[in-house]
Amino acid sequence: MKLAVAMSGGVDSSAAAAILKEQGHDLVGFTMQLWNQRRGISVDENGDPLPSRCCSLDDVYDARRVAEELGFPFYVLNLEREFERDVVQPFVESYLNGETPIPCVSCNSRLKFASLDQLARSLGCDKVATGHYARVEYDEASKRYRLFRGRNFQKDQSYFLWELTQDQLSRAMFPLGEMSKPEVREVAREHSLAVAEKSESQEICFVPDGNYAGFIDRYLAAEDAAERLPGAGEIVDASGAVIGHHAGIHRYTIGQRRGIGIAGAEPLYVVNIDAPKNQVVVGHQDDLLGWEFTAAGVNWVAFDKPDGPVRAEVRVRYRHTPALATITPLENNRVRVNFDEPQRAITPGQATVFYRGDEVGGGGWIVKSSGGKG
RNA sequence: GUCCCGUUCGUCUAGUGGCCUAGGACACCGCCCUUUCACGGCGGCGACACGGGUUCGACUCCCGUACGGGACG
Repeated sequence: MKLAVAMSGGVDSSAAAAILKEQGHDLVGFTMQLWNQRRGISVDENGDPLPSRCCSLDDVYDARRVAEELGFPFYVLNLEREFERDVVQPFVESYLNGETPIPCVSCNSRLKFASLDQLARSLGCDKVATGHYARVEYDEASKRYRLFRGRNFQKDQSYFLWELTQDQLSRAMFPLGEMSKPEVREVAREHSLAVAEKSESQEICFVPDGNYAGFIDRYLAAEDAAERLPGAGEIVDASGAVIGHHAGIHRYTIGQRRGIGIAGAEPLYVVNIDAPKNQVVVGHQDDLLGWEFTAAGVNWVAFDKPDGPVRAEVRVRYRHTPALATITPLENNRVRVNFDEPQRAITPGQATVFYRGDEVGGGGWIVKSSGGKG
């Protein structure tokens, strides 16, 4: 089979390529150029470009080198325009609205398995392979492509793939789905890949230093929209009493503890972010528990939209332990999720994924939550 | 402007002569964890208001100096 391999220059996608090569597939490697660091947005305090994960010259170099080592053609795809439109802008808007975005989901559904796949198609590739720890299989009985968690639950990345459609899943291949991280690294070593000992990626790829607030500052400035930057505001408690001040709501997410700067008998956590009032509401651990929330933009993976409520294990964040809940379909691709037991820090902007065992039933975007048992 | 009380890490405090090279919580910083943001785990920074005494020995006792509460002025 002729396959496109999305290569980040990291260990995982490199090992995935090695495995597919070993299986005898005809490969074409692609690295997506997603963000131009020379725009002066992803820079350090000296204005120098930060070392990045996805788009740095070093990583492109590594990916190219692996392709050479394994012996298959390699291309760099410039998807900066698409990435900014489909990932970066929504990311910034989300923060301005007091939400907490997770850009990796749409990077998969709108870049890797969309723009990249489109080009791969034009080059005659049958599928697109990535280094995700997840599994996909075609089920004859239901005539559907089913998505599963990676066999190794510790590294499972199915959470980031819930938005893939049946068509996209039909073109997806995850060679690492059955493997553990040590096994993957061992594969890289066996093939003497230069990236075998490379460290794990971290942070948002276009904000490599983790200072996403600084990124937003610079992005808005570069867009000539500095006036949209969230300004200083009040930190209030549940009663509305002002107990401190913050330097912009985009610096906070629900459930966050560090960075509030208020000393007390017990640690304080961000309980809510009120964008219209420019306020950060804080409280104690118990105040973070929520029984339910609404999700929008729901994508059902395991089956078509159900007629009535379904039971599933639901995640509200990556690495959140799935919790039993009842999911009730609503109008406009929305659902209501009611947990059996309250969950911590359900946060608008984050993704929710529904599991049935190790299978992904579907997912959506969290749009609002409430603490009451409604 | 007479007489009382109080003054410990950034914050809230433990401490009643040797167990204090001053303990804790929260905050802050760092590391780990992690293809989001967080949570979490581990570690770190950090104080006896000041000056004299008394004691073998003072954060702890005494005396003053500097700032905070009490119906003569």
